[in-house]
Amino acid sequence: MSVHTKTAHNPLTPVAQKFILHWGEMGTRWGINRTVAQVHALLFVSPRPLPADEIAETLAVARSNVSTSLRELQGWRIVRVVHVLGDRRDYFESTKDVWEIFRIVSEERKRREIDPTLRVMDECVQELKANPQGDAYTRERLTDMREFLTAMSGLFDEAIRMPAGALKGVLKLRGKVVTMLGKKAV
Amino acid sequence: MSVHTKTAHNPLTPVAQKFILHWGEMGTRWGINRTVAQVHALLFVSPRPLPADEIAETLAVARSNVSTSLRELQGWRIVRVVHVLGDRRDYFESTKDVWEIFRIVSEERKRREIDPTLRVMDECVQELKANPQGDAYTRERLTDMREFLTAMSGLFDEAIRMPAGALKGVLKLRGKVVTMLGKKAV
DNA sequence: CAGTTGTTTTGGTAATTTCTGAATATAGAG
DNA sequence: CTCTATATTCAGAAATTACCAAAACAACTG
Repeated sequence: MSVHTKTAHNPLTPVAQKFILHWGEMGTRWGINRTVAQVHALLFVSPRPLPADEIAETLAVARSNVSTSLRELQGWRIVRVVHVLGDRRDYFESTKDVWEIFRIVSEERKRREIDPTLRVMDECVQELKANPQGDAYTRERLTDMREFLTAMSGLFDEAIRMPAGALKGVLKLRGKVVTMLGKKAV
Repeated sequence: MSVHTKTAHNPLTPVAQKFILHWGEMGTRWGINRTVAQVHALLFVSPRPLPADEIAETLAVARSNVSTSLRELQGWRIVRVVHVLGDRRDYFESTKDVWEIFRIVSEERKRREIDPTLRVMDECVQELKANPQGDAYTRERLTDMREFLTAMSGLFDEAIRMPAGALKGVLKLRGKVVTMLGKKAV
């Protein structure tokens, strides 16, 4: 056995590579940094936690870049640090339950993006109410938009509060359920 | 009246400006070009269709930039061309129903991003099935992910097929409904 | 047809974002 | 306390994306 092989060198299988690359591209389309998405993808398919330097080597990116990406992923609460006996390094593992990942990321994006937008919409509508200088039409549109965002926001809150198992159930039930709801709703 | 004022010079109200700027920022966070989002926001709150040059002037961006943005918005089917009698220019108007906008954009993003991802996931799982070279774990994770995306995809399809009115109803019903569904589903 | 008006394309520039390598900080081991 | 392994920060390089102005193109008008 080699003496100092801390970094275990698992060169990606072709399939893992395919997934990780695609996931990275997908990230960029949704406003998520490519490396961040790749690191997440790697941890997601990895059967064991990985240390940062192994991630850097596997993905062929700078160590510092991995550090930043891991920090971001921890901020989203879908990656966390674990430790291995006899190793001082931090190891990282991803949440493995896809429904849970979805739930958490949705919550986080709502908090970071939808909620502030809602606040701006509120301010806009308030200001238009205060001095209605002829732009009744704009006010109407912004009110609509605020109502919409409020509804979406509420829906998210509900979904977020559900345990992941229930969310999974709801989504798998769809088919009849959504149709039925649709009919009821009209 | 001035003789040659084709471009009517409606300098934005402070509120409209606030909304448009915020909408632009929001766009960038979701992988949408800032100008594209701004043009959309402007058309959304405008009580009448606007010609490209007026948009360019109002937003203080290059005419060509507006042209490109309008093209993209038309590709998303939330902006279309209309004509005004006695004016050769194209005028543009946005879909005004927020629920409809959401429905259409969701559909389009699903088609462009979720569906191709689903295809990749399928390929990955197939390839892993074909030669199971020890990465049973990865296969498990990717199968999970595929299942998840399939469920989401199906849900979207359902939602997309609903008339906007029904979608609106469903989302406003939430509260009790989602909770109830949650209980049923567990 | 020649002149106008409006749209699209193109090539280059500017701005932003991402990424790196070096420097710095932190913490355990001896 | 010093030495070493590890982690983070940061300034600038590299890459990407957005943007503009000008040119080419297209369509209408008189």
